[in-house]
Amino acid sequence: MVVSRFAPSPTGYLHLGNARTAIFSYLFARHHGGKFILRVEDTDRERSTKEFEDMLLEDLRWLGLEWDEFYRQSDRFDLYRDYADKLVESGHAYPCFCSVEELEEEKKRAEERGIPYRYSGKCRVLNKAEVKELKKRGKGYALRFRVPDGRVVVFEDLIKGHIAINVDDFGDFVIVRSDGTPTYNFVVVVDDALMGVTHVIRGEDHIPNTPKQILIYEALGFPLPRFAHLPVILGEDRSKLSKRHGAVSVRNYREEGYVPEALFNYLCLLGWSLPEGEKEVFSKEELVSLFKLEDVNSSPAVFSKEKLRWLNGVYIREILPLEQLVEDFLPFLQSAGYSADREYVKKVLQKTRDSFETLKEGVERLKPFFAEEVIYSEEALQVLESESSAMVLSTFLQRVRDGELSGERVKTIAKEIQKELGLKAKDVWHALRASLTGETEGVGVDVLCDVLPKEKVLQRLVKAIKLVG
RNA sequence: GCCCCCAUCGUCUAGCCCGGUCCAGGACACCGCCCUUUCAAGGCGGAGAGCGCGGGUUCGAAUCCCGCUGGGGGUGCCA
Repeated sequence: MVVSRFAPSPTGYLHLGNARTAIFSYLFARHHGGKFILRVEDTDRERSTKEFEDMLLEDLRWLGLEWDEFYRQSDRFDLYRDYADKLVESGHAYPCFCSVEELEEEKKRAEERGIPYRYSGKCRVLNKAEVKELKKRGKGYALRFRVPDGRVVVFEDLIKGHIAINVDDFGDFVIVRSDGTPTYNFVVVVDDALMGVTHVIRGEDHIPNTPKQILIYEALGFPLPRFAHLPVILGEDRSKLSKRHGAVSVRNYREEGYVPEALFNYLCLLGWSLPEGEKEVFSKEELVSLFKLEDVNSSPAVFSKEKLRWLNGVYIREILPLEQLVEDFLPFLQSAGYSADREYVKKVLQKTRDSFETLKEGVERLKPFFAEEVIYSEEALQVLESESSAMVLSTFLQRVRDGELSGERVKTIAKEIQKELGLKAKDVWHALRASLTGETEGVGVDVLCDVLPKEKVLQRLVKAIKLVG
């Protein structure tokens, strides 16, 4: 069975790049009817927090990712200790008594001489007696993995292809810190092996780590998984997408009014496409059945907020079921300070969903449907003060007073007024819009009248007439 | 510095493995027109890459080979 995983560290909000990695890993597992594991990598006790972990899970759920198993590395420290002991016993790892200061000194010297730094291996040659003595003196120590000399580790990456790295490029690396906590390169192997992960799908920034991990797999006698390294996501300036590019977390986009289905879909478009390359709008179900690692591009992609925005618009106007759109929209309406019952919102959105691209923008545009009072803009006031406006409004008010109010009827009346007063259609509509919305642009007046309660329409007309009369 | 990865319209990409059907297809953004009560949305059309550069191989290369350049990533007792 195929088993893949997503292994984030809870040190911040879910980053778009990580979200995409999670999505690809998820799609891969689902496509093969396999298992998808979520594993929180919090071995760095300094930087990991429970708050970030909670938000991470929430964002992942919001995106629509469900996992079959959940693990937290800080719950598994005892387990890692056992495997670390094994490595020491088999001679694959050894205690290193060098202090952080000493190592920094080593590093600085290497830099000064312009030679690439790698750990000197000072403690590598300590004999048993020396180790015992140092331990007895209570000297703290880390555990380092003994990297064999001159070995070239080769693996076939599912996305990048053939990769060969000479392990001489790095020195013996730490697998257990002097405070007893294990490090990433070590636990990732123990966990992936024990959890039966068959496909390690992650960002390409992990390529340099892969040979280290392969060495550990071998030392522990674990079978190797397949590796698939995804290209990174870039910002407009073609450097790795980061905070300085603006909004880069899933949370940011959620708060700006993007719907999860659109973000999910868009993230997939960054580095993946069908061989035909034409279709771009996919449901999650389609993605599950169509996604193949072999169709993942090996070159990095620049994140385009513009295109995400467009796709979000597609979901809002034509893909999401109306009920769900209402559900998604309600919180935005509320936090903007408006209250309206669900049925009303549903009626509004049914007629206006094709006119905005984010939920936040929708609230802004749909204000006339929800606001208690109309606030006139500078431009709207000008329109109201134009010579025909007062006449248009009072005539309209008279005609509309009795009977049902509907978009159709408003259109008919507008046409009558236009003829009778010898005006252009524009003049009539502009006056109506200014009085009913307080703006010179935005939602259609007929659409507004179709849904807005009649007494509010009348009320707004009266207010405008008073103002100009 | 050293190691690794990448390179098709401004951007996301198709095509590359199996060379000709590609004077390179689609999408976003852009421009124009149409629709129209405004702004959007929508419809139609347009401009935009000769495939990073230089060598090969071949009757023929975006597609195969080599070199270069450029960009990105890594180089932690972070993940």
